[in-house]
Amino acid sequence: MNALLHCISQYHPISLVAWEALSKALTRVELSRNSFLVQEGTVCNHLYFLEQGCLRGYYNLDGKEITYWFGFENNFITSFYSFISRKPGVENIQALEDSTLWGISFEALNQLFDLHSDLERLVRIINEQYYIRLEERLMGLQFKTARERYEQLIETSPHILQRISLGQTASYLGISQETLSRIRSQV
Amino acid sequence: MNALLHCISQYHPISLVAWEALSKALTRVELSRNSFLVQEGTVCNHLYFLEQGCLRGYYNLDGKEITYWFGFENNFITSFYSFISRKPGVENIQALEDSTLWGISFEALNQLFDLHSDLERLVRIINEQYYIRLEERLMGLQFKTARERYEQLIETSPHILQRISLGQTASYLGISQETLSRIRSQV
DNA sequence: TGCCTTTTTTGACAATTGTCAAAAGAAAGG
DNA sequence: CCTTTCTTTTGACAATTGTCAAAAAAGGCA
Repeated sequence: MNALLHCISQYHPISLVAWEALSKALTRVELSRNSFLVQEGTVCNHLYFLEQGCLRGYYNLDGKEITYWFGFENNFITSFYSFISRKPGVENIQALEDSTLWGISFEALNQLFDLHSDLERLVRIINEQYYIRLEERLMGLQFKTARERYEQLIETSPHILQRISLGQTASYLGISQETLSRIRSQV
Repeated sequence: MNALLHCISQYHPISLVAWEALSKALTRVELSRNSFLVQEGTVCNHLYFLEQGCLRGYYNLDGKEITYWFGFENNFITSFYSFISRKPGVENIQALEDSTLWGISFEALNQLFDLHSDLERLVRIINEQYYIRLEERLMGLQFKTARERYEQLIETSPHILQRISLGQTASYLGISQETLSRIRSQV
């Protein structure tokens, strides 16, 4: 759990009591490669911190799996739509490598918010940072060609290229696998 | 300010004292058509609530203006990246109609957070809802054709089609104006 | 009304990208 | 080591979309 504490403190330091209460509410989750953390059609009741490993979020569209994010070490993971709205989501979250996570339930988290306002502040701040990231992602998709998206990925997220298969990277970029393969061979 | 109070209460009701403190911190802003609320290269120091009117956020890419969101009545508006990170942003926010907003400064808002934790909770919840919206937007861009994007816009945001010009709508969808014009004539 | 400006439409063409199918290559497991 | 499975590459072709240029339509204003 040290990784989590360290990660938290980079966003917003919390009091010792808040940390103790939080760590008591956490459950360790081990996930083996290819198994699922969340499946579509269910309500995702937990927020996770990914300590070790790598995950992807995807949904099905016309029979195709569209990967729309990857999670790596020190990322917070959940099916945000489902976790926040308390409704079944369309999203699947799958481990791409054997992974270790820490999870907290929606109820436990909200109880902690009532007791420790610094924890709620922490989460607000993390939310804001994740919002900004998503916005940048959107800007990178909206009006760029396949090649520009790939070059941008090299700059901003080279770790994806190292750890993720070509097909899933292509899906993440919103282009076909064949096109990405061709672009890669031409650079 | 009734519109703001009503809007807030749909996300998370706040105490009367919190509302009184908040309303004291608000400044009314009138913006005439085509004028700017935020310009690129500056730090956006305020969060706004749009009471009346219509705005767009855009950035410049290779000499083109890329519109990436529209704001309408009862939306919260700011240059999120800049407001949150306290750094100059690339974003311009421009009024598309004469508009009325209520603004609060970053400092004032954070002081209120310290005094009224229910206000911070409100903002956390609003952030979460805006995050979900953005995620849906991303999913709609990532792997859809121009026609699918347009049809999706008809379903989810028909008000955009009524109030926004074709060229700006096309930009928002990430397609050229000519293509959107052709799609529209073929449906 | 008439003029000017802005927005939208249309045409022709080129460039980009997707799709389908098959081959080549790499990884996993007995 | 060989077999099986999964991933990546390549080719051919079609469909989609962008770009440039010009015309048409709509809107604003004196």
